[in-house]
Amino acid sequence: MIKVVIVEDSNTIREGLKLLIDGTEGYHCEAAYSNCEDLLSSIKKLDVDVILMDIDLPGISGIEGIREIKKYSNEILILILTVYDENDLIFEALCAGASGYLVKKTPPAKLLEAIKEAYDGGAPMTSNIARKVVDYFQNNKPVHEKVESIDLTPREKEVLSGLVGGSSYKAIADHLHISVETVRFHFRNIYKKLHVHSQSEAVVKAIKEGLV
Amino acid sequence: MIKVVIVEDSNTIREGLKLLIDGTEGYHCEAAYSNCEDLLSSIKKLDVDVILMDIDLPGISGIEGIREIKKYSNEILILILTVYDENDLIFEALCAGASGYLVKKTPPAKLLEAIKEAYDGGAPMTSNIARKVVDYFQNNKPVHEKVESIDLTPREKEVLSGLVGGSSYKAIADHLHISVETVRFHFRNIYKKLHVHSQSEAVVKAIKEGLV
DNA sequence: GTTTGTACTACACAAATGTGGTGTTTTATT
DNA sequence: AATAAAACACCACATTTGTGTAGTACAAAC
Repeated sequence: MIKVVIVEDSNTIREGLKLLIDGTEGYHCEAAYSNCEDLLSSIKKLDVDVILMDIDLPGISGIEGIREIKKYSNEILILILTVYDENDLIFEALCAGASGYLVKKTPPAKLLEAIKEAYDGGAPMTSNIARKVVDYFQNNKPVHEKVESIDLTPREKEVLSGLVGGSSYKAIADHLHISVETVRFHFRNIYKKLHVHSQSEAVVKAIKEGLV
Repeated sequence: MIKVVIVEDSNTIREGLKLLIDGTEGYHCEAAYSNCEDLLSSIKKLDVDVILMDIDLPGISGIEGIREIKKYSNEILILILTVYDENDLIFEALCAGASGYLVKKTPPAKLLEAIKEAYDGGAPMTSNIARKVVDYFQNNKPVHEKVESIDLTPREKEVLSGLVGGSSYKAIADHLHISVETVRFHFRNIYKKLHVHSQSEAVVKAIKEGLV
């Protein structure tokens, strides 16, 4: 029997998770809180294996919450549950002591599986997040000064520059005398290379990495 | 009778413009070229009042073209016709000697009006572009070191930061515990204040101006 | 001389975005 | 208490974007 505690400010999601966990053989939800403070003030009374925790919380943030929990006990496992994969938080959370990082849209079955994985010593996370973690360590290799290079083709650099220059796909297409479809095609490939999924992310990355 | 010459690489648009001009009382299209080189090599034979010129041209750019034309004659008026308002080019073009700056989606009637305006000594441009020109001069005032301030409310800065952080509207809404609609509302206002019309532009501006 | 990499185009569909409305609730400031 | 500014929310509609799938053309590399 895996003893779970939930910290999540959305009533709907919190109750949903509780129902899911209590309704599943081998799992039990010991408690559910809408914020970290409540959890921390009663943590000594709890017998818990895994804490499912939201990152965006009113009051003490999930990150800070992790630190406090870990201060109290290193045995308790913490799984971060968040809506989207917000870059910086992933590492902060993992550094603070989280054992896994899941997105909220994770289907129920996968979620239960992840709890079990963590309980069994694993570090469940979505492939998307895993990728970021890998990237992170790759980018922090002490030996190589910089990974230097996201390998964009000349054409890809051109369209990306257009975007950073504030142009729409249509404007870029026009500027380069190619069709909008082709611009879309290039961005599809650029997004894959940069591991992003929106213009904003691409622009930020392009600027930060000096790709333009 | 206003004598017009067109330089535009899109056959469709070039022909369309020619038809419009020749089909209107008081206007005549003396010639139409698909690039600057052709225009320049035959400019001495032309009797022209106004040149409608695209900026994005194969070979010699529209900007360079303007300089060459002006070298030959200061009498000839040049109106830039471009698809979208590409920031930097506006100033280059105006500095090079353009008398006006129009977007291609300008309706026919307005376009003819603009040609007349230029002919009569005006500097027709869309309000959008006029705004940028004004901004430009404001930002280059020698006295004030920096205009310092696009006046965003605290909340607006928060949502903008989210965007620069790579979040989608939904993620931002979730993070701030507000609805997506509200995020959209804020961006509407932010866009107005920054004079932009897309995420990319907003991100670039936010970073460049240090708004985040 | 076939494979590979780059550039290009097209069709389709869901989702997100940009923009115009309207209207309510807070929070300051006078 | 009254007004203004900021924040919030919802509707609606046209575009744009993000992504999958599928195929053509050409030049360099094997």
